[in-house]
Amino acid sequence: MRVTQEQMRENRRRILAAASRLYRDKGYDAVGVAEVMKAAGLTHGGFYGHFASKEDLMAQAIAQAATEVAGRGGDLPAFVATYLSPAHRDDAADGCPMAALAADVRHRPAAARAAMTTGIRAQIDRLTEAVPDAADRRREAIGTYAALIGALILARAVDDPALSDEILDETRAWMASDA
Amino acid sequence: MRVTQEQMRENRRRILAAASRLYRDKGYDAVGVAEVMKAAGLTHGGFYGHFASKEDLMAQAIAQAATEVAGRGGDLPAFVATYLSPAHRDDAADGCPMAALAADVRHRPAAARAAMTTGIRAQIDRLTEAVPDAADRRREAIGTYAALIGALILARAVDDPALSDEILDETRAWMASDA
DNA sequence: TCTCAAATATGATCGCGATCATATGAGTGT
DNA sequence: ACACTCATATGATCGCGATCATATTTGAGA
Repeated sequence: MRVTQEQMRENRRRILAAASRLYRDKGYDAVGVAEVMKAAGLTHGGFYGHFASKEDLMAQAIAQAATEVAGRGGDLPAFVATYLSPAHRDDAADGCPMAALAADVRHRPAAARAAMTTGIRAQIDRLTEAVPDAADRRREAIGTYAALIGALILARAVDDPALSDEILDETRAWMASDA
Repeated sequence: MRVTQEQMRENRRRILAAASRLYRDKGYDAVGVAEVMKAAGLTHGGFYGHFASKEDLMAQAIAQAATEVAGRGGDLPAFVATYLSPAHRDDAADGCPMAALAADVRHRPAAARAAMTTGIRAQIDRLTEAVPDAADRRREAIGTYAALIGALILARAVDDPALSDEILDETRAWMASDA
């Protein structure tokens, strides 16, 4: 059953969006091609009409996710508060793709790492602009970004809710105190 | 071919050590039971005499790795410098198990998460003792730990060596400047 | 309208890896 | 020494998932 060219582009978008969400939620290895296609409302067969391989899909999914999230970050304190919120911790599927996938991309082929690098660089640049300070803005941005991602990953790894909350709250307070 | 009880305990240790290294280096999913056993100098068959499942192995490997690394952290500035060094970034197999596996453990069963939680808690406690400041020592420790892990993960994810070095260096400088 | 090619669906294939079954042979207690 | 148990080795099994082959239907261009 052939579909409109626009429908096909829409399908491709759906696949990417579904993959991006599923990868962030469950991890790259835990998500199969069939599951992604099903989540996109299609069957597994047509996958290779859109992507060369599963790894190709991941690279493009990262690239897209990095672009999507790119909009955030205007007001720095608000961004930090949102980033380190329990809501963000508990909803990885719609959350920061770097926090969810940066550690994993180390084991993926070059294309995925390149997409991740682009996203990280863009986020650092965006944070740099959001930092009020004039001197050492970029340094502040990089340190802040590292602390954000580290805290979110730790808060998600821990199985004790109290400790998890503490990591989020204390990291936020720590960043606010100095600077 | 039966072996000495001590030999068996030694084999078990070898398996755990090999698994810990391999998981940190290549990721949990990328490492099979056979590969672990081979790295330990054994064949795949005897695996289930030592562990109930691959997941059981991971949980115990994390627990052991967390204990091993527990010794580090006496002098805080030195620890930070070592942690954020290119050498640590480039040798994940012998590096911090949290930086390598914390993001992954989110997708693993309860036992693995529990072991990770214990390790994280221990590390936070250790850092708390290493912080000179009297007030807000724990806060400082948590924020520092988050920044360390986040920076290492970012530095490992990026495929541009210059950016990777910059992340390590600037995060270190950032942490030194305030505090 | 009439082809024709393209997009998707259905249904193999194929290898890999976790787990299990059986064999082997050497520690262990008597 | 002897029987016996246990740790390991060898060799299935079994399911899952990436990838590919074929069929089907319908947009798109003439």
